[in-house]
Amino acid sequence: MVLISKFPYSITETLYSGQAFRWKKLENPSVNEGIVEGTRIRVTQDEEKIYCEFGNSTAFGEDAMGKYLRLEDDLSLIYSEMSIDDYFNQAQKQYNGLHILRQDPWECLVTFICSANNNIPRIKSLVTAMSENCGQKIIDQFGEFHAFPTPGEIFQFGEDGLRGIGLGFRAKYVAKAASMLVEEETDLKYYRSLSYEEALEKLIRFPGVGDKVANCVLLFSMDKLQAFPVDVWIKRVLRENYLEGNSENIPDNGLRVWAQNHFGRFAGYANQYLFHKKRLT
DNA sequence: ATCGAACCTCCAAT
DNA sequence: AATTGGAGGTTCG
Repeated sequence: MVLISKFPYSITETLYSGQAFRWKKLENPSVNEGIVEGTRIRVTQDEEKIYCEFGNSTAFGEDAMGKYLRLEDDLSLIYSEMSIDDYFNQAQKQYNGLHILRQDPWECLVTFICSANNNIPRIKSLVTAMSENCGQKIIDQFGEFHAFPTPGEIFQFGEDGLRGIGLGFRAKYVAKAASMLVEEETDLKYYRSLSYEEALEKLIRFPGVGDKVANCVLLFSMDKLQAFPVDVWIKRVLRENYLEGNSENIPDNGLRVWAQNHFGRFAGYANQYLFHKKRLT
């Protein structure tokens, strides 16, 4: 299946920019394989087109893929609202075509709870372990794989199960989040229809979710492009390039609000570029 | 309200 | 070879 982006799009920068954790390069490194919404997908890209091959035919098809990739985001417009400084301009040129993804909110929540005090390879291995231990096993034309587990499946697997596969102190948080959703019979996708502030407030209620993780979930899965996760890397960028001397004593959510005012309604896009640049330097 | 320490686990660097 | 420090944060005191 072929997708055409009207705007610059870089599949590689997007899939490996630290927002999604179930993508990998195959032996032929131009092929990227990932699992999205229980479907295995292989993606390649040339100058003008994005090629997708699905492991099996499900509800997840062309339309869903376009949404996942956020093909509709007009990067030229987004850049133009922010490219008022040298540092962002540099990042933008370096990673031209990097998009925010629209992921599943539940998977996104769990993976970013797992990101606390962790590094990317370990987050990936935890996501894989959770899937293989309690996610649904699926067979497709390429073989077998495991979908990311539902809240019910995680709930059933339990805190001890999660601890057993290496979640550590995060096991309690993930288990509790799952039980809350099962208990309340809520689908996190519903948060997409809320305002940024409302959804933020609701997300913070989950254990293991503070301002940073909540903003990641809002940005990468809930269509809130003004969300601005403040982590150690972004703090460094802001201090080194955007803020005056004594910014040390500004709390994280203070920095977040400052950045949202500074970068505007697409602040989350600025965040992703600045983060990516800082992380790879 | 604000601030530092503690938290599971895995590894890379002593 | 054993030990320490740190990793995209949050919670608890």
